[in-house]
Amino acid sequence: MEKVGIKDIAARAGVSIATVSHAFRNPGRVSDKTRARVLEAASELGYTPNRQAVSLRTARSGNIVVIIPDIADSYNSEIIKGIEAVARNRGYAVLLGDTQGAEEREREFANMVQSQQADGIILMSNNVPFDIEPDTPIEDIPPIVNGCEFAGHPGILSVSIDDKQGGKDAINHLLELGHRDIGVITGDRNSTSTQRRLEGFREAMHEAGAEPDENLIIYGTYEADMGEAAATELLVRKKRPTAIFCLSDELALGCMYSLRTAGFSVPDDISVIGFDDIAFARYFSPPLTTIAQPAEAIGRTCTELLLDLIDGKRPKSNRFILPHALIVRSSTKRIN
Amino acid sequence: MEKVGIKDIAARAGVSIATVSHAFRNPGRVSDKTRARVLEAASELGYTPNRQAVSLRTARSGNIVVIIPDIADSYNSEIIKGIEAVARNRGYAVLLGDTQGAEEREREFANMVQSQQADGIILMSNNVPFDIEPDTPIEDIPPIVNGCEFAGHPGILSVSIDDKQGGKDAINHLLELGHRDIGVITGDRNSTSTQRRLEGFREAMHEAGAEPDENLIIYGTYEADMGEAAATELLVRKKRPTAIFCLSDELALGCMYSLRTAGFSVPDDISVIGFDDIAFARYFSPPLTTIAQPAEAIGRTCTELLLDLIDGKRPKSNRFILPHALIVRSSTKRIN
DNA sequence: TTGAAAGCGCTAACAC
DNA sequence: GTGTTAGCGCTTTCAA
Repeated sequence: MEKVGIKDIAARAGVSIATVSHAFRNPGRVSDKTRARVLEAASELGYTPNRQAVSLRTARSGNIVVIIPDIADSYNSEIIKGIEAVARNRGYAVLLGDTQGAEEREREFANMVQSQQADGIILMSNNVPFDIEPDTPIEDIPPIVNGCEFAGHPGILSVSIDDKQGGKDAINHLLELGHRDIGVITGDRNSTSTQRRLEGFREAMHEAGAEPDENLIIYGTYEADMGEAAATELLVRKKRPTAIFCLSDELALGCMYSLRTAGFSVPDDISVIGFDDIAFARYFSPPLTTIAQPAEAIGRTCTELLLDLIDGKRPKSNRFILPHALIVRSSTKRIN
Repeated sequence: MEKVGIKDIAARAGVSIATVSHAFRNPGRVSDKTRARVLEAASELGYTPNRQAVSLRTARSGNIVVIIPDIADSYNSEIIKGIEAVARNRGYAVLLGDTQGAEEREREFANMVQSQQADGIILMSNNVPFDIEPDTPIEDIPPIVNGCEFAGHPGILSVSIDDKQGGKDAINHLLELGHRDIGVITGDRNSTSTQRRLEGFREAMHEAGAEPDENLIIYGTYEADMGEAAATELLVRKKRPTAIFCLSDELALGCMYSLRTAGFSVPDDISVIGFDDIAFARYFSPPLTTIAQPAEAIGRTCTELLLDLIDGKRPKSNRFILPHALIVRSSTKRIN
């Protein structure tokens, strides 16, 4: 396994290094015969181009970095799958940027594009990890696309579902089942997805002439243990909810666990509706009614957009909304 | 955001580029005054070293690639978290290699070290993604460590739990509860972890004077939908198992879903025990009895080992066994 | 303590 | 169609 370089194969094939390079990158500029000879020499010698050298020369790393709060989150990991698939497909590798919510790490990862370690960023979080003003011209922003959240700068592409409408759909489902006292367990209150879904909740309630009870909203994070804790809190409220809207399926999982532990039956005593439709949702007990997000498609779209951006192609629109859907399973029930 | 390089800051600080470089990498070789001046110039200009250039020059990419069958698998994603944490901590970035089980992609990703895109590999799969003979000397193998599985070459470091003992512990628990007719749902039959756990199953049965019923073993994959299908298969066997050993928690989730759907109660009618102890296991209904693997620690250990290997430090031993534990929750019960 | 200079392995004008 | 050559931005002898 000695390192064989372009010049070794040039020597072997009896051509110049420029010809070798062309044989690989500009097949047209080289005669078929020479090309064949070069390719043969390359395979005989077991040649693999040195990416660092190529990158340095072309000023393209061939990497993108995905900045994500927690890769172990079921919903996130499905998105990453989508990202990985199209990245590989288009010849890019993906660098993992698990931040565990730390802003400092977000910046660290974002810095990879400045250091040429990555050509662009997929950001699954709601704040811009570098310093820009709202009026910073787009050309001064590195290629970046925002998934599921909105980092605030209008020039940054984003792809997500219509979270507000998703929230409305969830609440309308509950409303139709006769529920009026609805509890909500949210994600991070700074998260734009949480804010939008909450807007949807309030709007749907108002439209139905029901007053949203702010006292029944528990602010937290999207994780299961938060759902567990929040459900307990909800249970001690004077006005006990007959249904709980969990802003993520993980939250719903923890929530249902708490409810069960406290002796309540879902959905007989309390209905629970989730958000995301992670792969496990259908296996929950009871199978979870939820708002499905097209996680993998979101990942794919983010990546297509980002790679286009890197290639200098800006889409006409900055906002991409993918369809969501209400999936009715067995965790919600008409009130008796 | 013009690209500012070493020479810009050299000019600004009134020194040579060599001095600038030294100021960063060999602080000792430069006077404090010059160093301060260089650092100041660098920060004024917003300098970030170009990683491609550094890598090319030093022949170190600062990346490792983790080759994993499916990043969306709960167990895997916890491992990755561990990997990510120590990699970042030691100044490395992690490249994601989700293979979806395709051997071709495994090789593609493994090739990243040959192209200098990565300095080493963490392999969470049971076959070596490049051509080596069993007697290929260690020096000819790129830095690689095997997590949870064994790729076969004796020179490759591996870290895992004692899967066989884990299997025995699970079965002994069931045996103690009085179960004799035990079904098993496995992962991929080529997976070494599955093979070992199965060995443990057989050995524990024999030791207890119970005959393992090969007819009650369903070979599959570690995923939830496999558990769903396999449980149904088990239910139609003439001799119906009173307990099912699922070789992963995802399998157990799908399995319990099937059982429930078919009208069985877990654990009253049938006991179920899993393997992994993923974060969700305690929220299952019923909470899952399982064999806990220290996923994050496995990830961390793999990475420490790999980075040491890259630094030229080979450990004395090639096999690292981390502790597992039986976690008894509510999905298993004494037979009546 | 500092600087000059030679590359790392490759690409891409440009000339032949 | 093929070869010469000048770097990409940095590190690192080696000399001053």
